[in-house]
Amino acid sequence: MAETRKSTLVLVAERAGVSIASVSRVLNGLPASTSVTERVQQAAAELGYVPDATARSLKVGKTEQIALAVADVGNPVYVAMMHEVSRVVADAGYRLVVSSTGSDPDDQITLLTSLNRGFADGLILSPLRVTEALIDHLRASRLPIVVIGSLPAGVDLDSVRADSAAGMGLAIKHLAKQGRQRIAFINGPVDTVPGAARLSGYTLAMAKRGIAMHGDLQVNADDFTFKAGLVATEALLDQATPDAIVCANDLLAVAALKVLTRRGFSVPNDVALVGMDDTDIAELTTPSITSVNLGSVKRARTAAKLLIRRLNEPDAPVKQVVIEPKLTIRESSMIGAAATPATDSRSVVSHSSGGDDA
Amino acid sequence: MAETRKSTLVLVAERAGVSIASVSRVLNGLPASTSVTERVQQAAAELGYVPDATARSLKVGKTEQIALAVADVGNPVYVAMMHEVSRVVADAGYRLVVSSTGSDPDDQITLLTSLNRGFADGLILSPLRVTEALIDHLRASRLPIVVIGSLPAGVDLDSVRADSAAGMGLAIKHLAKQGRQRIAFINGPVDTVPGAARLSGYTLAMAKRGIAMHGDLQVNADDFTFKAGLVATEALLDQATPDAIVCANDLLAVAALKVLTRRGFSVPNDVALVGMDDTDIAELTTPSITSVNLGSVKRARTAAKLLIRRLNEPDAPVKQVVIEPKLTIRESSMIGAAATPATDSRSVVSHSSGGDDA
DNA sequence: AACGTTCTCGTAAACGTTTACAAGAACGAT
DNA sequence: ATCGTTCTTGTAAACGTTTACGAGAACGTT
Repeated sequence: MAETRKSTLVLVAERAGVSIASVSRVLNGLPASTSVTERVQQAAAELGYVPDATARSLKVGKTEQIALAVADVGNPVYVAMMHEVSRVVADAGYRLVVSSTGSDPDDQITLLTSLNRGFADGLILSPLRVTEALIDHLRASRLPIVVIGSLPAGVDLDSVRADSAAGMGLAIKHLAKQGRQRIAFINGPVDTVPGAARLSGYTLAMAKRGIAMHGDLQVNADDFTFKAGLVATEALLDQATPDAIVCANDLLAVAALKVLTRRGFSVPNDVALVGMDDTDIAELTTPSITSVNLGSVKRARTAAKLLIRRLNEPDAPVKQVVIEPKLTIRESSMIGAAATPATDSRSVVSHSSGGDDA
Repeated sequence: MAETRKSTLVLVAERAGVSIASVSRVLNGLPASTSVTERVQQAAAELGYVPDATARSLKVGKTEQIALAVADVGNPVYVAMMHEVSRVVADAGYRLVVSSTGSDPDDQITLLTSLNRGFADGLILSPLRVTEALIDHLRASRLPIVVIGSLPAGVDLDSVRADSAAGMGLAIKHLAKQGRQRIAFINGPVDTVPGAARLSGYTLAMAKRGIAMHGDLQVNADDFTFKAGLVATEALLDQATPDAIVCANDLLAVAALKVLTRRGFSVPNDVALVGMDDTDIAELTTPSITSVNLGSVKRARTAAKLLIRRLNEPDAPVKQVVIEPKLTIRESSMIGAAATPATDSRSVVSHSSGGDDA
């Protein structure tokens, strides 16, 4: 069927006996006489003609590509987000190019300048740490950018972020209701955007419910990985005996679960466990892990849509969306449901509605 | 520092007082007088000039992009592979565009033809199912393709595949040594490439060790997901009482573990469990799961390198690499190490060496 | 001093499209 | 029949690079 040789507009034009302009028009659905249309379509089909993407890009100034910069592949939440972005973007006719920058802001700046080479029409960026320099570059960027995550006040970029403070609130409330008093917090690095947000959410929620906070009950993992979580949990349990643990991350929570069971604690009876992000791995474990759903896939979807909107109407007003968290309750915090729960029992507690889906 | 306005070669040329050819030469490191070099570099810096990627692509016929088509995002093994490909490819100066085709071969064919539009210089493809039509299109493709996975004999495309039969051998051998007699097998769909390979590996290995095979001991999950694994394991345990289970996949293994513990079986004492792919999730669980390492990241790396090699020397001989499996033994199959193992104990049993790293 | 070689650099063509413009064809209205 | 619209289609320029070619400058050799 299709030819293997590369064919161009002029080849098609010759074969159809028309000008290249006519070929282009027919192929782009612009008005043409039936005779020309037919001949062009046949010629194109016979030659297996496919238009050259780069030439088109050069002429029209659009690449039909969207770039996604994720800080930390390996974290399932980013994988889920990438997956969702990929879908939305593909539906809108764009290709997705992923640049896995490290957590280093400089990496992202490098990416930004190379972005201006015009290999993509827009960028979705989810920075782990945001510096002044990064903000400056974001502002100066020639092409549209949507940020997933919190931005300093006054930065007028399209963005969509989670409300981890409210999410923390949900978790603490859920645990407090069970009478848990010594609620520990395993965080990631506090110099990251999510780390900082979750810490302040924790202190706020604890204060609000009038629960005492001990320094002993807080540890910070070196990063948001499982391995770091193991170390952090060991440290926590060496210095305190919590009756509940909230983790900044599902990976950390899984690590905590592992250490807890290894040390002979019953989850949830001795200590209840709550993770964050509500990724797939939260339901793989035994017991499955209650997790704060920060709307990662919704954030991803919203971000992608926001970017596409801006590509279509560059002068649209800046939009900053906040996705409301939900709590997905699973076995790790359900009293009396230890190891023999009803299959796949999930109850969802909503924090507040009014989500904005761009 | 950098200007926000888009600047072209001619702008730089004007400012430097030279021709655009000279600018191009200086910026590409071709010989030029020091005077010209200096002026051009300064002008370029002042204007914040970054060359346009699409124009360059059009002229030189290279996009500096590599496409990766993964069948099943969501499966951690593909994520790991994508991660690795992304690294290698970035190191070689290419961008990575990911197209998550479904498991449908037609999707992949669509991708192939759109590939010929020239948005990428090459493709890495890991098909779940491979049809005649797909093969035809792969052959007809104008640009280099590397396949991750098995190909029908006689197809001379660069490829790298795992040896799941040998992998199965490792698993069965390991279990047989412990005196396990009723070794069950939870597979994914057998009409997929990995599904078929693993099934034949299982029957072969069982036969080789002279272990009886019962139809009752084999079930096929609807796909390679956790949810399907739950269902399949339930079905298996309803119809048989194995003393060991091998799963075609870590996700399936995690599901099996969940159902086993729910039903009160002790792993590994009552039944030993072995997964496949050796992904991160195998060590998250309690007990952690022994898994056949099919060299996913090595396969990914090799595939990427293979593709880059072919881009550099299009006429290099076709290379088909097989990655040898290893067995990563963890708690789920370590007799007497049930819930209180030494921290992070891992032992690795190699099948055979002689891996070819392209 | 004249010539050949090498270097440097500008002119212009090319990559494969899209699209503004204009020319001609077709058609209806007067 | 003539004129004015409208429709169709070809010519050519443009997008921003890279690069073949050739002209002149600079240099060394005899």
